[in-house]
Amino acid sequence: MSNTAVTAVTTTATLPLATPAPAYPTVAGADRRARQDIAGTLKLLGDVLAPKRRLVHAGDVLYQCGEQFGNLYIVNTGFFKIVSLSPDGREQVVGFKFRGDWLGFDGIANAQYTCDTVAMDTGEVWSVRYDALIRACADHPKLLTILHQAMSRVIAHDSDSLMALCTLPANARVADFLRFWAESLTHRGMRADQITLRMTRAEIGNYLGMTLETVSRALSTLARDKIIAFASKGRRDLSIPDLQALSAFIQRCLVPVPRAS
Amino acid sequence: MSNTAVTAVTTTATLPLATPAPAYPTVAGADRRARQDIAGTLKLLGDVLAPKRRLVHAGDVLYQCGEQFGNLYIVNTGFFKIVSLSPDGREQVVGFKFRGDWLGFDGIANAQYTCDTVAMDTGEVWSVRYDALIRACADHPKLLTILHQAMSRVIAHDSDSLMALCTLPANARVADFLRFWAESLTHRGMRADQITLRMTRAEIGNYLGMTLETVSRALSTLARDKIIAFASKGRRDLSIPDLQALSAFIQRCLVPVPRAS
DNA sequence: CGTTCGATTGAGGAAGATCAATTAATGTGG
DNA sequence: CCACATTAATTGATCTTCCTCAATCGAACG
Repeated sequence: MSNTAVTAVTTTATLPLATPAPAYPTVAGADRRARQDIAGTLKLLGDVLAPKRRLVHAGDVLYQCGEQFGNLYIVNTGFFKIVSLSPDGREQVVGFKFRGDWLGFDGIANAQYTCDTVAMDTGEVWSVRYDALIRACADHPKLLTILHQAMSRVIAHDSDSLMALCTLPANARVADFLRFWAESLTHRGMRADQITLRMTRAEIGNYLGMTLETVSRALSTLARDKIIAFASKGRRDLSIPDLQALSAFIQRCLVPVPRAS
Repeated sequence: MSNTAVTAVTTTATLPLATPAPAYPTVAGADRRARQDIAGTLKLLGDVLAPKRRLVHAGDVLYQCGEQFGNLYIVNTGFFKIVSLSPDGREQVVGFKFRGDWLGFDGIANAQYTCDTVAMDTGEVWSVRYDALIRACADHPKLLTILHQAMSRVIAHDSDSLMALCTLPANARVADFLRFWAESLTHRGMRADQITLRMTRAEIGNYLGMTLETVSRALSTLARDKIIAFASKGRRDLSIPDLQALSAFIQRCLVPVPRAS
């Protein structure tokens, strides 16, 4: 029920992709986001730019707020959180990133990064000098297309986040977070029915604008309703048997009174 | 009190600008955002691309969600709201745009726009074909820099919005909205002490994740505290005598208990 | 095996939403 | 130009959601 755009329904991107996109199964709740060919993008980047590969471990800081901008990063493996800090000390998780995501766009505007980026797991990022990337784009127009699509995707997703934050109650926001997560995994060709939350309830809550207790309660509710199931040991691993059901749950949150006759 | 970044304090952008930025006065609460030379940007665009100039009136829809992407727009004059629509009918104002702002970035990723853009006033936008712009960038590297800075600025601002939404109470959020507004005007070389809200309380509330009643109450509180003042007739025109006081108000909202001895 | 950190769950309170009434501004037709 | 209709804004009273505070439990780790 909660899928596709309002007017047009063409889901095939018409802009050129690095390589032909493989035929993904059309998942329930699939949105307007296009399939990105991450492997192709990484290959092109690797061939053209010889990016510096950097291994990171949980807790490593890739770059910090205020640091001079120079590199963009592409996540090959691993998992990152982006944290924004206000002058008065407030902390805000503004994103979670993984395979195929770009890091550092925020730094271009003012020649310094405006966020901290922290690894939450062992992984590998590729770093490219921004100026080198731009030079390379002259010879490889596809690179520029990829870059712009990546930036555009961030901008479009930020709008979606704002919508979720402003229009969904807490339970639905957590559900929507999981839904987006699962969809992202699918788009990247990873398993989406079995996911491991690499972040704490506090981090999820911060990102979603609620307390950790509310996140916990929402997850408990979802588990009670059989929308999700926690794996045997630990509550960081969960399975989503049916994405449709997850979307339905979100919709149900929006109509508090089920219109009892 | 609420200014500059955490670590580094260099506010001068090191990336090349279209033309030398004029020396703006350092306003209280000035943030990490760089000065943009809007006049210079518009001149360059006009010279290089001969953009199509389009006159709009209040209510005109510049482009719609789902429409095929092709153009980027730059606001010359006037005022726009960006509205995102969810499949189930929720509506979310995701931004307000004016002179110097770019429109349509969200459309690049998937070759279709993901938002509606609606004029709220008479104005003029310049439209450029995205592919033509990219071609022109080959000869005019400055153009690409300007484009990337504009996209980056959107991304950085989205983070700031998320932070405000998640960490500030309603009153402070409204105050922060006004502060950002005034700052934007200053950066564009316009008067910031006397501003006209071109949108309704409902639109502000939607954008800030609260009801119109809460917006109204927040503005009343700000007026009672002499942080703002409504112009003689109508409650759409207001003046901000002291931006410092506005920032201080936001801070005060964050420390509910003034630590009485 | 105890310590620590993260997660869960419950009880009470507060910020903001909802509902409702009133007032102010804007527009319209006579 | 005025009466009337319409839309936006204000303000108050109540109600709901979610936050805060607190206790308990489970897992991981030294």
